[in-house]
Amino acid sequence: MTIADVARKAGVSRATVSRVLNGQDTVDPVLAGRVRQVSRRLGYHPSAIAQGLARGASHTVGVVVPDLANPFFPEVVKALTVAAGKDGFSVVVADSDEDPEAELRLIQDVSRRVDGLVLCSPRAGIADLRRVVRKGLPTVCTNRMVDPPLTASVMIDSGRGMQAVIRHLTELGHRRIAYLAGPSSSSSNADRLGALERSLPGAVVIPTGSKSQEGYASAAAAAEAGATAVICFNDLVAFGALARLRALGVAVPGEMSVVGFDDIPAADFVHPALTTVRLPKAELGRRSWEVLRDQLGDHGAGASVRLEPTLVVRESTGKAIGATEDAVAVGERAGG
Amino acid sequence: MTIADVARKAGVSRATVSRVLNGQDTVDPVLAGRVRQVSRRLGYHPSAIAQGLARGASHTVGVVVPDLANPFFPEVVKALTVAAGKDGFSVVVADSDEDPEAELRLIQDVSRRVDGLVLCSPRAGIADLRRVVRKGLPTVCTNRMVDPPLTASVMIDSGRGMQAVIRHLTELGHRRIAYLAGPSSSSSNADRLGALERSLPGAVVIPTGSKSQEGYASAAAAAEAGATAVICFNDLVAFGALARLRALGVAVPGEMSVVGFDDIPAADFVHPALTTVRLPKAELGRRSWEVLRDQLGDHGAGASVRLEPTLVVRESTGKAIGATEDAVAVGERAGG
DNA sequence: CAGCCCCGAGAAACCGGTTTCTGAGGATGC
DNA sequence: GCATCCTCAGAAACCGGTTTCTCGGGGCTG
Repeated sequence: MTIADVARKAGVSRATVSRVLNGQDTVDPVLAGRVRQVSRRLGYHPSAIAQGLARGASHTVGVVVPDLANPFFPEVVKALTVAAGKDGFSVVVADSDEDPEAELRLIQDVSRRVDGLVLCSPRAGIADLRRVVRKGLPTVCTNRMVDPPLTASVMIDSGRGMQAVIRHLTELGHRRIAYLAGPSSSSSNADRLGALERSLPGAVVIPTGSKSQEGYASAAAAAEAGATAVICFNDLVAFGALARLRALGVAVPGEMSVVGFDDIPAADFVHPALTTVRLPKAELGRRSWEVLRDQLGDHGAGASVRLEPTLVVRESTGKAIGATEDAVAVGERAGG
Repeated sequence: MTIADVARKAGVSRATVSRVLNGQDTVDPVLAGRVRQVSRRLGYHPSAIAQGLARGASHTVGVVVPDLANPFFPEVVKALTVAAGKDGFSVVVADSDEDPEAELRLIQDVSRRVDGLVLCSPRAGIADLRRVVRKGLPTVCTNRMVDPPLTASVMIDSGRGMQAVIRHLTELGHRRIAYLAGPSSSSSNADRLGALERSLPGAVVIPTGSKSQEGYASAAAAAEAGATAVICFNDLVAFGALARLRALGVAVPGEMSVVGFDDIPAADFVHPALTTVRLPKAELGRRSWEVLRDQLGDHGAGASVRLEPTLVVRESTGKAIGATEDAVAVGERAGG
């Protein structure tokens, strides 16, 4: 079922069929009607592949994520596909499973078949990324700075989020705070770690990861270190920590406060409901598309967008155990 | 940067470049070496679009899901992309946002650019699907029966899952059970409803939906109806129900048992940990790919695969309030 | 040494569209 | 009435690859 079949049955040339179906008005209405009728009767749909080749644009963009099973990313991807879909673009999704090597391979592979690329929180090193990102292929990178104009970027200011968390915990009188750190390949993790070490040089850093299981494994170490509050790389890790603390008989927030990052939907339903830093996931996806689309059009360098997170206080944080009213009051003054 | 550039610089024909890069051994090693070197130096990567057109296969498959924000689907999609990726296929993802109309449009659109299609729990009516699914395009449909050979299918036997839940609750002495029903467009919901009505004609059915918010809204009605156990369409709905019950001061599982479907990762971390029916999500994705790939090869009709769910008992279910030991004993005998 | 076969590489056709180029025919102007 | 312009549709080139076809040359056989 090709354009040639339609042309033959309608008794016109392929060029005419193409013109009619692309809405050009330079065709005799009689012929146009015949073409439309024949093409409908035959159930003809032009091949996007062939159109892509002829037009030099596939109307497809790629997005590479570290882990679709982490609820953060599907929300970003969803917003992105919906926004792109409205502009007539399809999205191919690739999951690197947190593996930097695989990520590089996927980027190269996907690059061959798309008009543009979104790298979501890439795990590969900057040097590798620079080597692999095709010069001339519009690209936006989220949550990791690669020098413009190689890629545009849409960032969430993780450091600010961490500062808000620290202020919140300090106001509650916490003095000994642990951080269950994310993957070392994560740039967001580096940002959070940087902000933590600047604001709170004495914090206990425990290498953990990005999954609940890893949070479960690390939570005990946080308790043993004498921390009264534990900040988790993300909500998934926080869930694991909550489960472990419950298993250990440590009351949250009575004996230990717990904070996450992301604000995935389930954060509001665990018990105690999780205090967390809400990252604007849908906006991240939407803005990424907008920035990419702008590059697609004018082939300019693309903007750098910065999004703000917000602290959502729920039930998993409370006054530090043993904190005096004085200390809390001081904390509150300092925070205000 | 096209194959012609490489050919010119290497002093050979385009055909030879193509042969070398596709690993044909009929080329003089000297020429082959030169071609490889030039193509590497120029950073040449063949256009997948052009290859797709020439070979008549894009090595891309589409997957349409109702809602990527529901953790069930990303897990399926992830397993599918990984499995497909191993066979050199890319996956384009489309999210219909639970809207049957949008779903139909997406199917048509995606169909134009892929070699095969996976419809995940489609929400559109059978008649519409039949109209829109391109005859001859390899297609597999999950969790909804469309007559073969129009599409192959990979199903999870939701009815069996529901039976297991009912047996479990009955053994615990529950006699008055409510079901927070999912979207009426969901075939899984219909299966569960059917099994429920066959096994337990007196059950209270409360139209709800697929999201936590909707579970939150409906849970009160379940309590008011005097149910001692509530079965939720999925875990998200169950989370909402748990939150509402807590807000109402109804103890779970003391006064009310709650069961979900899916076993999303967070189900193990809410409190009380959710008893739920585990659906093999990753296997669903993997098997979907395998069935699709088989069709891609031999253009046969494609198999029908049926997967089994398993009941995972955690903390959100317990003995019915007011259940006598006798009743429980009877239930246990009946269930055994 | 003639005839045959096989090997390997370039020429050309092809995939299914879009777009430029070309030319026939009608309308207009003088 | 003839030259000119304009409109519209078909022919052909093109997108960037792959694959078939073709043909020259070397090695083998008789």
